[in-house]
Amino acid sequence: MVKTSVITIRDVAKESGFSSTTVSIVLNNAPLARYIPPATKKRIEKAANKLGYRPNLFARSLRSKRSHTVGVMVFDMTDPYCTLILRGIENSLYQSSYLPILTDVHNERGRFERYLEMLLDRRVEALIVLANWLFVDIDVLADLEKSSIPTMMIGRELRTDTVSSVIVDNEMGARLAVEHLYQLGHRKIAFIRGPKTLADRAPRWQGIRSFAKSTGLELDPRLIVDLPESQDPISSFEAGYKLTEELIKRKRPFTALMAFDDVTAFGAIRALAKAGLRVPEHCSVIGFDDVAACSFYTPPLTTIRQPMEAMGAVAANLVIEGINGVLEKREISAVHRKMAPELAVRESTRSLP
Amino acid sequence: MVKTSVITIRDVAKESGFSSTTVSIVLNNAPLARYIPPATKKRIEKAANKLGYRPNLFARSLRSKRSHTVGVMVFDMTDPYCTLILRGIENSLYQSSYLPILTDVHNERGRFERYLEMLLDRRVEALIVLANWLFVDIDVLADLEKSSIPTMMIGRELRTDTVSSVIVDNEMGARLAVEHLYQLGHRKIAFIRGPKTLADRAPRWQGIRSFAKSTGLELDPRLIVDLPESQDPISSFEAGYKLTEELIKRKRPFTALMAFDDVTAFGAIRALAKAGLRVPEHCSVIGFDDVAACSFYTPPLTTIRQPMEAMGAVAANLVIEGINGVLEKREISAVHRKMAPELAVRESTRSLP
DNA sequence: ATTCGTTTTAATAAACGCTTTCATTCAGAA
DNA sequence: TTCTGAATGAAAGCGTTTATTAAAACGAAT
Repeated sequence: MVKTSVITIRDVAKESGFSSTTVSIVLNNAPLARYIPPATKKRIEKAANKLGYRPNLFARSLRSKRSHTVGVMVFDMTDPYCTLILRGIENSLYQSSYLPILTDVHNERGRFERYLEMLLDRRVEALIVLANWLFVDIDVLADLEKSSIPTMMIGRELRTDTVSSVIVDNEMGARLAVEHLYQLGHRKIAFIRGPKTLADRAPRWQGIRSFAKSTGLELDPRLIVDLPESQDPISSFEAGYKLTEELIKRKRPFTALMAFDDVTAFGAIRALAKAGLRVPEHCSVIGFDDVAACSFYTPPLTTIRQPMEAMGAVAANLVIEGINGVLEKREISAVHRKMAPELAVRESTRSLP
Repeated sequence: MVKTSVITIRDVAKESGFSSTTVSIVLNNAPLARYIPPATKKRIEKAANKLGYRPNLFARSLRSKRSHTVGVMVFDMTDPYCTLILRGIENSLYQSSYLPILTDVHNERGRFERYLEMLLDRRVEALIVLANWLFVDIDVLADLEKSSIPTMMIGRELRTDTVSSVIVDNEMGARLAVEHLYQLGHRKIAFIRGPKTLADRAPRWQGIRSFAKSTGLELDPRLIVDLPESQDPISSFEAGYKLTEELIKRKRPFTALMAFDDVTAFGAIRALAKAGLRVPEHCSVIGFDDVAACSFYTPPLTTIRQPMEAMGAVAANLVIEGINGVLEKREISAVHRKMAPELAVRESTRSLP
């Protein structure tokens, strides 16, 4: 009479002739396992294999208070900026046998709160928040700080010692971009800056200004425009298009344009094309981020590459380290990592004749 | 003396003056709750709120054998085709308070198996597999069939009665595409078909052939090329580029080109541009899928839109229905849904002069 | 040979926090 | 007096992990 139901540790105990205590110790390779003679281990393992034993994770978690799960919150999944970061996170978690629970906040505060609650209820052992295109909302941070598990924010610079962060070095990135244009001989450069509410805007502009100051490059206010606030990142395409049209209308000639991000740059290119201006023949364009579409755009977009996959990986690894720290009762403080971007030269920029 | 540790159901019981049985019944609104007078309910709820009681889901799951979790497996997360589908899935799950565990198989068999095991160990209540760009691997299906939970495959036509499926009507989509080109007056149309190993290829080609037959459109074999097999979807850009170069080299004139998917179309446009051919002035190009980049491409790409978000939503809803079916011990058989694509006309196609 | 401390080896039993079966009480109806 | 239904509680698990305990085994010391 074969017991048809699911195999428990007791079945393995019975089959192997040991108690469930011993089985547990052996199968988990717990500290006490060093007292268990190899012969016993063999027998237990064989029994477990024979029966196809799979521990019930609910029971395990209930007892051990661990979920082996990490909560991942994305503010807008449709942002092309997300995918590679998610891949980086996923890959690192996989190495350590953690599983991600993915939530998409849709940029809605209510959703954020509900999801945060759900994740904490499930005892995720850490939290990774992908704060792309996040309209400033200081409460979010406050909510996160309450949660007493290792928490990581990607894409938002923080000063707290409770929540860690990984960001790209925006200032450096922006400097690389202008520098590239400058070295190609461009002096009349138009800028589409980010929306005022977006945290990335300030450091990027700072990078541009400091470069301009150090080289004497003139920043003509009539060639500077700002993206409007908006909920979703895709809309920056439209905005880039409109703003570029406006720049053209102003009749202040420019030979290069630096956009706040790639999608904005795509909008700009469209507007330029509409106005009969070819890229890069009549105007060079540079973006920021290096989303996947850049390399297959026509022309391929020169841009500043954020090391997105690496950022995701670093975030996940730091958070795992945090988990281990908590387990070993080490006092862990937040880490703030700023990662270097790099210039990806493609065909949307060229030197002045 | 405040008990500082975590609040359990017993604490609520004590606080409210009832037993944990009653508390459980009330808080879960179990069937027996109809015998509990409103006054009692009030008191229990008040106590729970006061203490900030959050049920321990491990314990709950252990007892009730439910995880309120759905496993989502993506074969390649970096495929731009994924994002909207994921959003659709996420949104439907959210409505029903399920949480997705996302795994990215990286198109590797080993990873697939490992992840499947991990998900089943966690007792996900259903499985959604996003089989985008999946090189044919019949075993995958076999593995899935073993898993006795509602399982859904998106993007792969199936005939089994154990695994459900949601796909776009590829034949119809392809027909819409040629029809569009045909109506614009194109007769010399080049085709880049999908790789032989990809399931979508056959029905799409079938759609083209049946349209051709019904209208007398000639399909010139010298204008037909095939994408090579490849592991990752992004590489079809390169392939589209190369194949289009080759088509041009053959000197068989064509006025329109239909690509297997959008990314291939982007490659084709690049090749045409390189050869001095403007799109759509010299050659119309149409894609398939309608990934996000289409609308901000220059020119915006005319394509066949897969209702991706809807497909994700349908998949999730069907799977939830499956879960409910299992709970109610109804006999549930697999569902196969074929969804209608639609033509998205943009600027990469135009009528012959 | 006996005692005594250690070290191995293993089992008993107590949680973990919940759901749920079963039992019980108390009114009022039959 | 028995029965029915409303209202609640006691206690049994769910399948693990983990003290705690216990029995051997082994030397060394008495």
